Parts: sequence; C-alpha cells; structure tokens
Amino acid sequence: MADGPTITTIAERAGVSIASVSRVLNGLPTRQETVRKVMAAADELGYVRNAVARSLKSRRTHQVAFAMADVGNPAYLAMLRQIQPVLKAAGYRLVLHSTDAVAADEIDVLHSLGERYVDGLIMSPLRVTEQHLQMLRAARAPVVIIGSVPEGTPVDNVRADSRTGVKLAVDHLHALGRRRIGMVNGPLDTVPGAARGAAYREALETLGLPYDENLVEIGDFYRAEGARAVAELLLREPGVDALMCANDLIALGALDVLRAAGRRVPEDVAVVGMDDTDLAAASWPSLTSVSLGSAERGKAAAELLLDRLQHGDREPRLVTVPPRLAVRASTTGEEPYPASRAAGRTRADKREGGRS
Amino acid sequence: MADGPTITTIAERAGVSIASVSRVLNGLPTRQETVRKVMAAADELGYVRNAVARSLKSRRTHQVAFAMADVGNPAYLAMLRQIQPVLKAAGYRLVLHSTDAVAADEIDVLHSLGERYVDGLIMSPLRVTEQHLQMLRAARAPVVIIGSVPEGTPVDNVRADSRTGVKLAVDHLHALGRRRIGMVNGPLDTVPGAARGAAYREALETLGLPYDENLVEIGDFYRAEGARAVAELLLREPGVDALMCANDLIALGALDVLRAAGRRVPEDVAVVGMDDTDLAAASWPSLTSVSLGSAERGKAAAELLLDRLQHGDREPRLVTVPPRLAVRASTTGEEPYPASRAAGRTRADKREGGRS
DNA sequence: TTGTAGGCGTTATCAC
DNA sequence: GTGATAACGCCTACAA
Repeated sequence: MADGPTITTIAERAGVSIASVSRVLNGLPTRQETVRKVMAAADELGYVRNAVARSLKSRRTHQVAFAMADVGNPAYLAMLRQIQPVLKAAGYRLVLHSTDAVAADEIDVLHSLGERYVDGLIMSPLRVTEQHLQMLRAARAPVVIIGSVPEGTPVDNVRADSRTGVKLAVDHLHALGRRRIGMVNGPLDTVPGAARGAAYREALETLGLPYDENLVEIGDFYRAEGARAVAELLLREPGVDALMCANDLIALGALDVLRAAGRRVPEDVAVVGMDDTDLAAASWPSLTSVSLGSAERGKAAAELLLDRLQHGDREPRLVTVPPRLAVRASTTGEEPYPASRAAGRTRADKREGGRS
Repeated sequence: MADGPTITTIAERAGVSIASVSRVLNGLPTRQETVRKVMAAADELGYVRNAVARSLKSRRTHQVAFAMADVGNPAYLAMLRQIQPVLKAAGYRLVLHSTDAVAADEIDVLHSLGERYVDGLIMSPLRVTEQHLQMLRAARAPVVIIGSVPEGTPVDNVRADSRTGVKLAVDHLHALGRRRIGMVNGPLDTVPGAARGAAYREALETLGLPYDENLVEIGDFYRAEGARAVAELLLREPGVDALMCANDLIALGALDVLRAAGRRVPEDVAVVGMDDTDLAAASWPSLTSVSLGSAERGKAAAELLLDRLQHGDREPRLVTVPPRLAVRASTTGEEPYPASRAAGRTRADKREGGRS
C-alpha cells in the first residue's frame, strides 16, 4: 500500500517531461521512441491514473448518483438493476444514496450536488415538496426525477402511470366476470395511495359499476396490514369476488386471510397485486400483478441523464412508462410452474439465480 | 447551473484572503469579525465545498466501493442493506460495482483501486483465483473480502459457514422424525455447491443415517431446475420424506412439484431452503430456510473496513458469521400468517414495505 | 490573527 | 515533438 507512482515518477524514470508522459497516456501524437520509454516506465511502476486529480482538472467525475428511499424496496431495486449497466457501459460509476424516506435527506443529496463529486443525479423522491423544487431549480448538476414534477421544472422526468395500471387490473377482473371488486389500499395521504384509490373509483365508473364504500378498506403497504384489512372487508362484505390490492405485499396478506377463511383463489375471490415484484411469482397461487415498469423507468432515467451529460442544455424531457398487467394464477387459476418449465426460465428465475 | 463559487470568490467578496476563508470554513481559530464576513459571503453565494479538490489535497475521498456479482441477487442485496447505513453514518458514500459474475470484472475493480477514487473496498467475489490474490496483495487501498481467502492474504475476511448451516437443517429434519432426507443441489463445481453437498453427507453421517446416492439430485440454482430435479428424485425415490435444497429458489421449485404431485408439505415431505431470502416468507407454505447471515456479513464487512480506515495497519482479521435456521411452515406446518399478526410486523414485512 | 505561497496529480497552453 | 508552466480548488506551513 505504498504511495502510488505519479506522472512525475514516470517522467523521471523515462527521462522525459511530465507533459510528454501525459501526452502518451492520453494518446496524443508523440514520437514513437518517447511512447516506448513512457509506456515501459509506466508498466514497471504499475502506474494507474489518479481519478481525483483528473476530475479536478477536467471537471468531470464520471460518477452518477442514484438516490432512492430504501435499498430494500423491490421497486427501487428493479430500477437500480437497469440503471447500473447503462451507466457502466458509458463509463460511469454509480454512487448509491438511501434516503430512508426522509425528505431532509433528499434535500441533502440535492444540496451535496454542489460538492461536485458526481456529474449528475437520478432521484426518486417520495414526494416533491416546494423545497425540492427550489433545490432542483438551483441544482448544480443535471438531475433526472423518477416521479412527477411540475411542468417548467428544469429537470428530466420519468413517470409511471398508476392510473392506467389500476384500470388494466380492474378491467381484467371485470372481463373475468367479477362484479364485486374490492380495493385494499394504503394510506390516502401518500402519493401512490391517493392515486390508486382515485384510479380504482374511476375504473369502476368507466365500466358502469357502482362505487361502494363498503368494498374499500384502507391499511398500510405491509403484508400484516393487508391481512388485517382484508379480514375486515370479508366480514363486512362476504360477497366480494375480487380484490384489487395497492401493492404486492398487501396482496400476499390477502392470500393469507382468504386461505385461512377457506375461500378459494381465484374461484371464490380473485386477487391482483401491484408492482409486480419477485414475490408475485414466488407466492402460491402466483400473483397477478400490475407492473408499473420500475425497470423501464430506471433505464429511461439513466439514458436521459447520459444524454443530458453529453448535450448540455437541451429542453427537459418527460418520459411516461406504460403499465403492464402480469397475469398469473391468482386471477386465472393457471399456474406457470412446473408445467411451463419447458419454455425456459422465467424472468424472476434468472434474476434470483446465482451461486449465493 | 453556472459555475459555483470557490473560496477565491468568497475571499474577494469578504475582502479577506483565501487562507482566512479556508480557516473559517474548517472552524480554525479566527477573529470573530472575519468569521462573520466570510460566513455572510459564503451564504450569499451559496457556497458548497468542492469534494474533488478536497480529496486531492487530503488524499481521502470519503467513498467506499462495494463490488458484488449481481445487484439482483437477494443475498448481496441483504449485504448492501447493512453496508449502506454503516457507511453513511460514518460519513462515507457508497460506490456500487456489479461484476456480473465475471472474474475479469472483479480484477478490474481491484485494479481501479489504484485510481484512488475510493478509500477502501468491500468485495464478494464468486471465487478467489490466484490472480485475485496477486491483486489483493498489491492493492492500493484496504480491502475486505466477503468469502474465503487463504491465510496470510493481507485483507480482512468475513465468512459464512454453510457447513454448519446444512447441519442445522438436516438435524432439524431428523428431529422431526424424517429419515429419508434427500438433497437437491446446484452444480458441484461451484463453491457453494461443493460445500453444501459435502456438508449434507457429513451431517447424515453424524446422525448415523446412511448416505444414499439415489436421494441426491443435481440441478442448478434456479426454480425451474429445482423443479426438474425434484421431479426426477420423486420418480426414483418415492419414499423420500424430506428435501434439503441448496437455495430458496430450488426449494420453491420443489414446492411446485410436490404440490402438482399431490404430496402434502410438510406432512408427506418436509422442505428446507437456503439463504433465507424474502421469497421464503412469501411462499406458501412458507419456507423453512437456513440463513447464512448475509446481512450480518455485510455489516461485519463494513465495520471492519471502517476500523481499518482509521487504524491504518493492524493485523488482518477474520470474522465468521454463524448460520441460523429460520423455521417456517414447510417443515412444521405452522403458518405465521395471519395468526401471529398480533405479534407485530415480521422482519421481511418491514423490509419489503414502503410506498412504492 | 492574517496573508503569501507551495503543493496535491493532471491536463493544456504556450514557446522552443 | 517536447518541455516549462499555469491552472483546477483546496489546505497548510511559514512568515508577517
């Protein structure tokens, strides 16, 4: 762990100036003989460029930050999985920030952009406050926001469409003949909770189904809470024949309770989750789930940022990623495993694999 | 996105020298009046320290890298989840490397330590080659290896104990009265495959059970492969009453096949997985699984690295993390959900939560 | 207490 | 082609 060699060390050893060393190292036109001497010296010394000094001079760090609420959340993980290779391919390193869903931490990250340790930032904030917007307008480096941001904010923006997503699910249930479609939501004061609740109501309306308060239960975005909520809903509305759950964990809780209550899924009650996490494919019955395109959003965000890093100031762009319904057994009754194994590994299968 | 202010800008504005600015910014003894002027100027200009310039001078980046094979693998994710907060609390940023299980990429990361863009590295290599060891000996920054490394290698080392892990599981099955305990393993030419296979044999021996080749089936570490392997094993040995699976995905495949074959779990066949991933708690029946302590290993690695960053050269340390058996319904038949919901949220529940 | 000046390792602009 | 030399932004003797 001795102090590494610098271009000065090489210059001395090769008997040339540091300018020549730098030129050789950067492939600028140089006499053949000089090139040889420098390369030889560099090799012998095991020289490696100092990235910090480089950055100071070039004003580029070749690092990009990704800030999200929680590393463990599968939705963010899906984004990360897409962002990483895109950045890597373009020669950027990834700096990871976990903000623990604390707004102050997000502001902090935005502020730290001024330290110039990264060339840009991808951020997926829990909600966008006025303070966020202020910081975004003053940001010292390009930012891509995954989420929604008011028009006119000078950042690229990637959005999901949970409204259409909920509609896809409700339509699917309706097409299967379900007419008493319940909703198990998370808190209404969260952005997704509010959006999904409204979308549910809207979807019913479009289908000409009545909106019935008794069919709606609010809990939190956890499995145990989902279970509790469904238990109460069943008690109040035994006739419910389908459940639209605001995320996969809630849906797993629903499966727990339905099983315990002796209701068959999907014969008696069909269940749909949301986010299409790995858990959806692992549960039994496997869970039909609305994908909001986390992976696609991550990829789009990374590409937007890279583009912006090259073409300094173009107009901010908005990308909206369409949702997709991943149909599985909890609505159709058809299990993909092990029957379809001839068709090759599933996506979740490959993802989870590895010699851990 | 105009060029940010520097200490020079502040110095001019405050009418003092850059040295004074630096002193104020670093809290060194300075006259009150000067402090005021500098702070005022800094505030008005929205000054933020340039981390790159700082690093060049101080030779510290306050960044640490974590290199693993695949961001999507739950075992690595569990490590990441622990590493992140430890580093953050100590004021370090996290740079993430995904090596895609390619040895050359790992060597690359080791080499890039010479660029000095991080102060240290935590690496979980797929396997440790001679080239790895060479690079490790020549590493230009402290490294912690999660995995096994020969004695004498000058790096801190954190290990799992899959041998004891398998023994825990086999003992558990034996205690439940199972005597025809099969094993579904991954390829024997992988490190975990070999270790787990040997441990299985050893565990049987200790219990005085015969080792029967017919009870062992080799596939790969994926769900569909696990299903295939179990299907063949069932055909060959219908009397099998327990399955030790080399990871959770294989175990999920086992559940699929057993269900399709009309075998009850655990009444007819008990199933144990390995790694104790989130999937184990999501499946039905929920999966008893051997935790190899990914989370603990991550935490230990981060702490070792931080310690090393403070106390430059102490002796390399070795930490071995004990395995733990997470008992669930696939062996005991007792489902934690929703019965135990009064007991509060489970670990997996909290982990997965969030307003995605 | 404060300012001047040198250096961290590179890159880039000059003359030569 | 090549070699001094001046930045990049910050920290820190050392001198005043």
